[in-house]
Amino acid sequence: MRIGELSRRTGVSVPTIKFYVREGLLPAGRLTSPNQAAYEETHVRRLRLIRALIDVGGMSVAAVGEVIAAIDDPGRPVHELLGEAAHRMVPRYGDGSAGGDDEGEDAGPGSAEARKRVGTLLDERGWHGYAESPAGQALAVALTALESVGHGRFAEVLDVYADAAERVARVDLEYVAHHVAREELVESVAVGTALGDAVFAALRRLAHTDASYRLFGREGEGEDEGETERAEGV
Amino acid sequence: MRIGELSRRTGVSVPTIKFYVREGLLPAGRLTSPNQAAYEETHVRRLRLIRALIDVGGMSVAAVGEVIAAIDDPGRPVHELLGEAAHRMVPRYGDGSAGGDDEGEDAGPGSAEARKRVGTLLDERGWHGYAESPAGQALAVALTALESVGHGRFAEVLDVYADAAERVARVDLEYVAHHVAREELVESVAVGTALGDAVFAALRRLAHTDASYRLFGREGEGEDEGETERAEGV
DNA sequence: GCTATCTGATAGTCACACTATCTATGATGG
DNA sequence: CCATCATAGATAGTGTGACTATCAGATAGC
Repeated sequence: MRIGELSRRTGVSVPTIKFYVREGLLPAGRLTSPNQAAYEETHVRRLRLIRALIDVGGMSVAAVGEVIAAIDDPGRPVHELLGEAAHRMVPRYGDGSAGGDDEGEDAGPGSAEARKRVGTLLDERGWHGYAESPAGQALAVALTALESVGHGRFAEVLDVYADAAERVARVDLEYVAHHVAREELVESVAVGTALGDAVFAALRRLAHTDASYRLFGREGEGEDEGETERAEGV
Repeated sequence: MRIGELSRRTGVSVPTIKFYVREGLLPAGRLTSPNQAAYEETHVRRLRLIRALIDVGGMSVAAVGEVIAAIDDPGRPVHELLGEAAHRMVPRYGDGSAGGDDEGEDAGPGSAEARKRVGTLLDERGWHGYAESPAGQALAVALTALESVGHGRFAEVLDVYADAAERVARVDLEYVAHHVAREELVESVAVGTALGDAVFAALRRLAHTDASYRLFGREGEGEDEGETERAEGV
């Protein structure tokens, strides 16, 4: 197909497709003449992947580029590829120490306390991994941010989060193992990591709405209705 | 304290603090003379909240502004406030239908199938909420994206995600109910929603690393069959 | 032949999140 | 009470990211 059809099939504008080609996210079409190129189904698929990662996964074009490079890079052991994919997907975080006067000046991002908590968590759960990995650092940074806004005690419920994460990770991997061909593994992990976050975040909000209704729903009842309706679903 | 100290305490530059004041994220200092203003501990706290939401929660300045408006708005029923806070925090999503030729042109974002799945999920779980809420729509969009990249069967494992989300939401609310004064409720929900996502995402990646090691760790050890030759997505 | 579409390239736009600069003033220490 | 520094408030500028717009020339397909 030509670029116009590719654009129609995916909803991505022609200039944007060209932009992705320039950025290396999408392979160029096969030139059939100096100014005509043919695109295949693989381009449709790749383009959908790109849009999914950007729109739903909230990733930057550059981050998508790195993930795609990993996807296209052959001949690395599966487990390393998976690690790589997960690695690229760790979200943005600031300097984490939030500057200021009350942070120790030791190595690594996040407070010493948070980093220690991450270490013990990994130990206690027997998870194979390092506190210094990107994900571990991201966790330390998040915990540090919680401390800094006065919710250090949140760390107490961390185990529930870890349990939940473990369950989810288990089905993720089972899904991948059962439904996905080996060549598609990395792509699936990338998709699953990015979109899984979005899915879980949405579900968590839905569950919050429900839990908050059960816990606080009756309090405000009499005073102003009509509005509760709206806010609720939200 | 004056602005210089506020800056030092929080690690946020003076111009940036002024910028946040202009944007309405931070109340202005109390003027002690035409060109001097005094800032309090509340400003330190607020500034840390802002940075946490931006750096770790990945929120835009504008989104933080909306959350803060909700925090500062008094006299709404608790349960509505919680809904409101969660509302503002639903992450970005694109048009979701990814354009193209294979989407139904019915109402709402996401495919009809995905929206239906969200509806049945809410029903089955007896969650109080609507599929049309922002979170419900975000979920539908994410599921639609999964479909579009060929992972429609992912919806099969959605219940595990929902279970996990339910557990997490339960402790979230318990934490809030036990540790947080009523005036701080909304702030806590905002923080917990944004940072909780980050915490869970990081934990999920750590759990993935572990699970992937257990599942695939031994494979890549000595072999190289060149099977992974060419990644499929191209 | 005629018109729509295409490639490849350069340049431009727009939003966002800051930064920089400037003026007039006031604070502070010796 | 004077020199030096910090400040408020205002306006303008910067850098990045993600596209868009516009061109020139070259087909494609009727």
